[in-house]
Amino acid sequence: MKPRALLNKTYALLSGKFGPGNWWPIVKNGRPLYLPEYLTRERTPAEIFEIAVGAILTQNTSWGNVVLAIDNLKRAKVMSRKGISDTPLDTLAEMIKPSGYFNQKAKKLKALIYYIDTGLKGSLSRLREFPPDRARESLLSVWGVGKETADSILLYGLGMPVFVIDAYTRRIFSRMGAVDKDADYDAIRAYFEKHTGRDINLYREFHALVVAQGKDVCKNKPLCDACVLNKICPASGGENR
DNA sequence: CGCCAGGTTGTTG
DNA sequence: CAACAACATGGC
Repeated sequence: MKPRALLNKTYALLSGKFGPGNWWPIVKNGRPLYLPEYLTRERTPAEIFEIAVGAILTQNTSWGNVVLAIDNLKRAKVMSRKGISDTPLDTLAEMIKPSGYFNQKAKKLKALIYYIDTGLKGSLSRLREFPPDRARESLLSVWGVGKETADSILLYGLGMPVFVIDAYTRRIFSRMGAVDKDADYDAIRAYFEKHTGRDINLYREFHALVVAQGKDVCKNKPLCDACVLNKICPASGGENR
């Protein structure tokens, strides 16, 4: 199957099964909120900040654990540039403990704050003053911010057209025969950006669908019988079945 | 109990 | 430059 047809079909099938994801969630009263308005309005500076914090905390970590950590920060009034800045490293680490790797991630959050203060004059919104590729390279200069984290901030926070790739994307689309199983991050990203329309909300929804599919169906041990892609996926017994 | 989460960095051959 | 180790909690 040609790339454009494969991606279009895959999106349609996953969308039909899972529906809208309305990413990136904001945590309120200990629960993540997924609102349709996130796809139709610009994110506030406070939301962009929370997305950046969440993107760091969720590195190799389940979202449920991240919600616990974010809730701790919010209840302590620490979910802000100043809040994290004013909180001692050890205290911060204690607050984000549920998200795992807490010592390392506390340092990453501090590095993010240092970057916002010294490089962005106090707000991630300043990244809007750069073209996407420049904003990306700026974020990547921060210790603890890698490609997926940077791209999540750009796509979901700032509304820039970068496709987010993660471990699920690689697993699903290598099983589909679309990408090489050890293709590098930017090669997979280029594949998606080249063969889909340059549409922010498509990028957002597509990535959310990939995560849902990866979690529920296309697991380490795939549940091909329950998979809506099984007719077009070689791994389920071949294309056409 | 074992496995695995919406990765990134540092070290080693 | 690729492979591998370190980082760590919580849910199923």
